[in-house]
Amino acid sequence: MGTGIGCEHKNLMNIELKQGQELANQLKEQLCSPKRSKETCEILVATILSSFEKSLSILKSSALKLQDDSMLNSLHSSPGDASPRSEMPDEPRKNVFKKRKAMTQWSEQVQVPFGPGIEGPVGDEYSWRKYGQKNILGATFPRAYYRCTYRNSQGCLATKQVQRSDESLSLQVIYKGRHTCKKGSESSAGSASCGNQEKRHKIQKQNVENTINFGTCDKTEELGRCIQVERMPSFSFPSTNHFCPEDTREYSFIDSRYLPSLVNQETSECSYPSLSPYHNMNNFEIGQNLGSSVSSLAEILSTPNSVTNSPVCNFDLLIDPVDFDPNFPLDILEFFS
DNA sequence: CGTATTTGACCCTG
DNA sequence: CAGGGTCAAATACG
Repeated sequence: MGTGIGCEHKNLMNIELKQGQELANQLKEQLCSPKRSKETCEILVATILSSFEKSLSILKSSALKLQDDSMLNSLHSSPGDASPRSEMPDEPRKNVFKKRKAMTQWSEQVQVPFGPGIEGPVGDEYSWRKYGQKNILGATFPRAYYRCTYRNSQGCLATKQVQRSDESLSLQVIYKGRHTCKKGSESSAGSASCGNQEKRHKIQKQNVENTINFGTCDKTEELGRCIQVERMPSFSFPSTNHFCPEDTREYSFIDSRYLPSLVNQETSECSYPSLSPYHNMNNFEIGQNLGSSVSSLAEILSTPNSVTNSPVCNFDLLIDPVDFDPNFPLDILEFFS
């Protein structure tokens, strides 16, 4: 199973690093150019940082994959039985927690667009309902808990956690469990609450507002950080199913970031730009538009919402939703060879 | 009025 | 016992 992983990560690393290198060269040219623009430089810097950040994430996830490969195998061979206790159907809550433990088995790291006006991961066509929020130790921002809107009507057990990163203005989304609900246009069967598009749009809209409030600037102290920023074009990996055969997958969507906005906001409240042209695109479409080559600077600058990052790629990363460890073992650098 | 969100309490895990 | 995940009553919203 793991033989192709290294290759995929290696390719990803190469792409990211080459992109970073090329962008750095472009930045250098900009700096030497008499008609350089500060905005261009800022965008380049942000994009370069993005490449490095993704590279580091790939590195880490690769290492974790290697570390936990044996554990994964054991999980695959003996599904269930995650919680030896609470087998008795005493109380409903016990079953809930049994599921909780069983679900934290898989993760996938994906770049997601996040920012003003974006409802968490773009292309997340599912409807989510917030069921909790917790302050996490050591985290500036609370973590929000969502479950599938159709949990009751269709028994879909998919959940996700959304948390903003303290430093990089990034958004981390962890998906747990796989959707078993019928979504989108095919949702007519058996769903009591998702019959028409209009209603689902309402739900999505509310999810948008909720995510924004949670993630950015519902508190005044955050206003200064969230205004005058603009969503960084990003990409995401399609959440294909072929590498996660179980229902207990956990996806970790890590990192998207903002760029300094080119638009000044006069007001003290978050005034978000309109949804991007690819608001209606799913992740895969975004990725497909990328191609495998590095985006040119001209394209980046001419299309603020264009995707500037890596080509789409499926990789079954096993990564915990934790910050990158600076002491991460670098023997994995053999990937670069 | 139905549905979604908020939020404090509860429960499980390490 | 602390921290994290979930529940469920209260509240908000359309």
